[in-house]
Amino acid sequence: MQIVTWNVNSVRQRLEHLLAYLKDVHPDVICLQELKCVDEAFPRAEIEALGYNCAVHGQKGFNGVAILSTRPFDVERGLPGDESDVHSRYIEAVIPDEHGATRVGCLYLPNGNPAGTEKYTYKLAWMDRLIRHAQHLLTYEEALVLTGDFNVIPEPQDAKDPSQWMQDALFLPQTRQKFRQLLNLGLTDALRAVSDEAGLYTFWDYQAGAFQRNNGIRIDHALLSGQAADRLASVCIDRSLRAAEKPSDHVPLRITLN
DNA sequence: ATGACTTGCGCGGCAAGA
Repeated sequence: MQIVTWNVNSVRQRLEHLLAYLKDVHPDVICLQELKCVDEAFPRAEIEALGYNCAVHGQKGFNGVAILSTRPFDVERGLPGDESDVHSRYIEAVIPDEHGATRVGCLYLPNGNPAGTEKYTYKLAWMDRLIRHAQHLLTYEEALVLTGDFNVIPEPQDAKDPSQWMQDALFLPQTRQKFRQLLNLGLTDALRAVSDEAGLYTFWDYQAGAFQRNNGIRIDHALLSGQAADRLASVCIDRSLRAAEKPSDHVPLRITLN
């Protein structure tokens, strides 16, 4: 079973790339972030024509997440814990498979910049809610994959130039501490389960030739419960997509579970 | 030292991203 996460930075701008990816790779499940459109504007027909079921949690202008799956599934929209939060940043699916089911949480964690503002407060509060929700989901003792754009650089080796990120909401000690809290619930960072290499990134800024200089960061992640980690066969960053015409600034992260 | 892209909204430059 292949499960992908990809921040597409506007699903309508990236539709041709997305359709080509679905045709080429044909993942069982793909989690999308930064749709930047409302549900009604999501290109559902084109995606369904390739054999995918779509669950969309959109928002006008920014944010927006979706889960696409070849198999039909049950879905929940929104991250529990704050009724007043109107950002569309979380959607969750239970996908039946040969092991019973795999639960997939697709998330777009707030950026949080600039630090020292209400934006950073919101990020930390959102991370606390994610920790609480993960804690709850882990009590089910089933295969769980929490995947998406975490906007967290976990360790110095996850950035080409860590010194450039010291004051950034993606790399501040409090941000990394909360990410470790999440891992310490018993989740496995899929990429780090298969490789300790430096230089493995999922995002490169559009500016100043960042991709050409491999000036990237690893901020898109897949975190696995024990039941999912036991089935982990491989992890791949599809970095060639960053070299396409009009690319997203993120590339897909793809895991395979037996 | 600074600015450097891209997108949505909507038609003029911002906000937001990371």
